[in-house]
Amino acid sequence: MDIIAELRWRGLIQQSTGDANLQAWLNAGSRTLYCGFDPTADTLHAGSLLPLMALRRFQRAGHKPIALVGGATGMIGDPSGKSAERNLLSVDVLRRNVAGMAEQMKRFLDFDGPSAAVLVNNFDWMSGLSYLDFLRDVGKNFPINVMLAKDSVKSRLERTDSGMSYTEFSYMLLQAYDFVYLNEKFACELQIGGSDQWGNITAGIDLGRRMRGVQLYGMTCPLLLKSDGSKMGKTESGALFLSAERTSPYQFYQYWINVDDADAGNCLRMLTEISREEIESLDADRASDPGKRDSQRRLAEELTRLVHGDAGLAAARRATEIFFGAEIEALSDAQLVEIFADVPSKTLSPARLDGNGLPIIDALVEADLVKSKGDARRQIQQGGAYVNNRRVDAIERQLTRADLASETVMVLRLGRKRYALLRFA
RNA sequence: GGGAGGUUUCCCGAGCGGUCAAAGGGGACAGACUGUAAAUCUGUUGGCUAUGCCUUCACAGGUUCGAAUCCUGUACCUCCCA
Repeated sequence: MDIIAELRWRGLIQQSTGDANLQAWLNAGSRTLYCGFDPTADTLHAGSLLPLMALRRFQRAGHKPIALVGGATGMIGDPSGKSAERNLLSVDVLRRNVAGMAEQMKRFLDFDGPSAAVLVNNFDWMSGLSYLDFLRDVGKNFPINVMLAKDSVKSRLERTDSGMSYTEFSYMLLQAYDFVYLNEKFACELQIGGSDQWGNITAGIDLGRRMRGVQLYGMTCPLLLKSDGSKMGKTESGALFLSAERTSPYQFYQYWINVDDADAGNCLRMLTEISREEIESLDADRASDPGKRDSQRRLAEELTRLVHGDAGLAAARRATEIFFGAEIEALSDAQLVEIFADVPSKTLSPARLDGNGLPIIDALVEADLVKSKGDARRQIQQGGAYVNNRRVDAIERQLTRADLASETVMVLRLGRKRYALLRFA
């Protein structure tokens, strides 16, 4: 399989060194490549998906991927694409982040077999390096004028409102050294990354030539942007994470189901391994009958299965059916709690359902779906409140045991998709 | 140091001494439409024990029957002259 041709039709190549050479070189045998990931959180996020999938594609094409987590570089902070100096992360936080991310990478790469992937942490070789040795062996090979010409540095120096510390300025030396180290240790010859990594990658290539006289290669992927220019993978509440604790399988699935028509094709190409034939057929379907949203459904399925497994996908689908389905009744507590795992819940005394029952207005306030009783009143009057997916038609409505969807749980909903559970136990 | 102006409800911004919980816009929320979309249209957007009551217009005082609106002081911001 010609990996470059594959990457090209998927639109995954932004820039690469020695285009013609690279293709022949990759097709000539099994090569080792690496991609670095910043340990800025204890989990990977949607933005990491694209380079991670790229590593996976290379692996499937018979090459050996190295996933590097930047335990050392994360202590410094990559200035690329940042408009201001970053806050330093503490060592403890970094250690936890590195461990969390490493665990998730196992889902994407195969660590056994002839093209077994390797997971490394640059803290392992950076931490022992002495400052003097580093300056003599590495720093000597970096002409300041070249460093100043890098976009990541230039743009920051041009800004009058924020400068750049020596620490961040030095960042590219560290990443460059990573490349050379991996070359020495694992015969790694190619580095890939997001387009903002171009400067760091070429710095590594230069260093390899100067220090060891080796020919290294680099390639960058475009950033995955939405048609309106904003970044893919951002939600109202922050980033879309790959850990089920931070972003549940249901939320993850929903994000991709809701992708704009205009962005669906790009996502399918860049993030999934769906074949060219199928993607082109989905493109055609989307153009002729956008309402079916087959592309989004396929995208969500594919990515949810990859990130959360078959069980995660099944849970996400089950929750989707209920959330966007008909009335909720005759379910068990266990079923409801599992399906609504994401939804905030509140436990109240069962006694509140006795007598006249619990006024719907109070129930909405208790569930934190509204911020005041006045707000609750307005929502009900406008037809925006639901109990067990059945619209509440009167503000005087009293909830009793008859309104329980299962033994002890009641499902409240506000608007199209804001849910909350009330448990009476 | 001298002078001018500003500080309004989530944001911007209007606001005659009474009819101001405060125009208008944005945002947000809900409804209709729809594809769990976009666009559009409609409604809502301080709280409550609710035909009324309470708390809000930088902060503290004062004038007045009555103040977001007038006066005094304090804080912060902007601008002009040194």
